[in-house]
Amino acid sequence: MGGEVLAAPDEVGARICRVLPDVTAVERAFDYLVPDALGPDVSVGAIVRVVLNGRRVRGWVLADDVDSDVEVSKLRPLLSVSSMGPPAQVIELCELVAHRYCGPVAPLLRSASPLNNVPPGSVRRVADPLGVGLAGPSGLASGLASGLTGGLASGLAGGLAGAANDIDRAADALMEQVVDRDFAVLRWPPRFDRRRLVGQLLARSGSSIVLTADGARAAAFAAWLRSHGVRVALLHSDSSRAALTDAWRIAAAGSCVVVGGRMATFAPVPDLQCAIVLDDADEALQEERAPTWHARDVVLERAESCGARRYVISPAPSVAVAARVPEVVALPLSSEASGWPRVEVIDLRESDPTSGILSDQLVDSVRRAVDARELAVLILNRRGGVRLLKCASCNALNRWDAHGRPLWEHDAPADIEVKPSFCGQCGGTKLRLLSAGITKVAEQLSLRLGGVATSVVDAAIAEAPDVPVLVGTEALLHRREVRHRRPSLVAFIDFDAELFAARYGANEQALWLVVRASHVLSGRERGDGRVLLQTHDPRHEVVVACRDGNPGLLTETELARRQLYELPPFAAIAQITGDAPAISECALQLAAIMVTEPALRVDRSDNQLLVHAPDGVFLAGALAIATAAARAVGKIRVAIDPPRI
DNA sequence: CGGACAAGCTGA
DNA sequence: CAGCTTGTCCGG
Repeated sequence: MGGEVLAAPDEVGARICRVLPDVTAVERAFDYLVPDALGPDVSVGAIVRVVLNGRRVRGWVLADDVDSDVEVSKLRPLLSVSSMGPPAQVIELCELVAHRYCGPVAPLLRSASPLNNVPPGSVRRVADPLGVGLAGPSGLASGLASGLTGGLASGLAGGLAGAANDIDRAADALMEQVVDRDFAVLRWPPRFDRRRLVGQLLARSGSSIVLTADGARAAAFAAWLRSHGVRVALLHSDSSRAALTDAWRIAAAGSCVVVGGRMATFAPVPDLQCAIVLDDADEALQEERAPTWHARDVVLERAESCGARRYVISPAPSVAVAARVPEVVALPLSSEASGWPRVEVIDLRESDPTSGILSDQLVDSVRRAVDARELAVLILNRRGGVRLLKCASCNALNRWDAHGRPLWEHDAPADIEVKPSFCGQCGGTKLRLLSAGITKVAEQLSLRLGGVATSVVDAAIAEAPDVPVLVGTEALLHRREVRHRRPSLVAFIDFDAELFAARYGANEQALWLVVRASHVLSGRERGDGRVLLQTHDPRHEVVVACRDGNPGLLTETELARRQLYELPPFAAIAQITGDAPAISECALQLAAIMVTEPALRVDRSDNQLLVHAPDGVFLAGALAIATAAARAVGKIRVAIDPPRI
């Protein structure tokens, strides 16, 4: 502040930068002197070492050439520049996201930074090899074919040049509808190869980010692009540190395609021209820890702010994203339907009440799959209060309720919170958690199939055994072994549990389960694999949408419902949990804000606040004030738009 | 987070 | 009152 005029001669020109230490609970930036020797390496985003309160810590340069409130004589110099970090635009993005989701910046900066140090100046901007690869102004297909030169020529050009079949032609038709738009949402059925569609929408010069929560599919898509000579940075948390660091360097050099999960959002590409979000309804795109940012929203915002094109491609785009466009671009209905798996609906109201949770029809289908030596996968999500603990030594099942009360000790006090730690039968201390539902299903099924090997797979089991029938939660659909074996049948035992789950996104997530199932099914044609839904409500719109391969049915009604009940995306919701004093303080602060801002609504239930606001920006503003005061009193955690409320 | 320092408790 | 634990504050 006026430093140029008042500063003593020796202070003139002292370069000061602002550093956020990578230390949990220090959510403040501090000013440091930039020594001349480090000058060339210091820029916004650089990862530096500094002395903080006597300790040497890592930190990010958040701002350079700042005027400090602190006397220059009290400032300490940077010790060193240890690595390149996120570029300035990404730093800015991280700060915006931290504010919007009301959480610390450091976790975001961490996922935006290379895992191993990348020496400053060691990444050279790439001129434009990918740009050549995917180049060609607007006449895409021809541009792709003719624009390719050098080592890239054979690859993507040959693969993408001419439409070889119906699916290719469908992809091209869809692509042509959106190629001139800077933002479009496309519905593309789950059993149609979408690589061509995605490939054609990638930027023809500069970099693209392709976001997908599914690690296996991300790796496969990356491999496909590489095989066509495209520079690819695979930024997925499944990869090793070294691989992630390499990918980071490739991204930082620009002119590439970044493929990955949440962390791809903050890829250090300096020349973003296109962002494509695949399967945006996948819950894994939202971070569970604070700040609970949603990668789809953040990457779209990033792309928009730098003028890059934005596409969302999914078999069933979320209503959150559908609400943002005038129309969701899709194939003609019959064509779209042919890209969905065969979905058989079993009406449980008509099934024999004595046959329990497994209808005769389902058992028959499983038997047929087993007879044909194909894998059948049965999905039952564990929900509800009672769980089972299976003793590792005697196999006895120990029950306990939602309060952790062992059910074999009926006189135990009701408020006991400790899980039973030993077996009620043999006293063994190794207890494995099982879902009551899954175990029962496996037992019943094995019995009714006349002893066919049926295996329960849960998180405790490292690798699913090679048996004809697997029973487990939806996590089974993500397992490598299961995908590798390509089941011909995926059955949802209790689809009603998904349809009527206590969360506002239940419809969307139930539909998404069927999409996931179709991703693991064998074959490529509609008739090849089958999905079975057992339900008491066969007319439910989600069931109908799945059966008819017409997810568009759901979008309009779901949008109307969300609007009516003021749910996201028509409102922003924050769930605030924490200790009692902090929650009370937060409630007080919010009440004060509500006096002038009646659009804010707060519901309190014991140690939780639910804050409703018309939009995310508004909510963030209110929360910034309220949580600052609350954090002075105690600990709180804020979740923005939590899936369960 | 982790060090510094202050206030509170204990034992001889 | 030394010697220890526990709590609060703060960092450039």
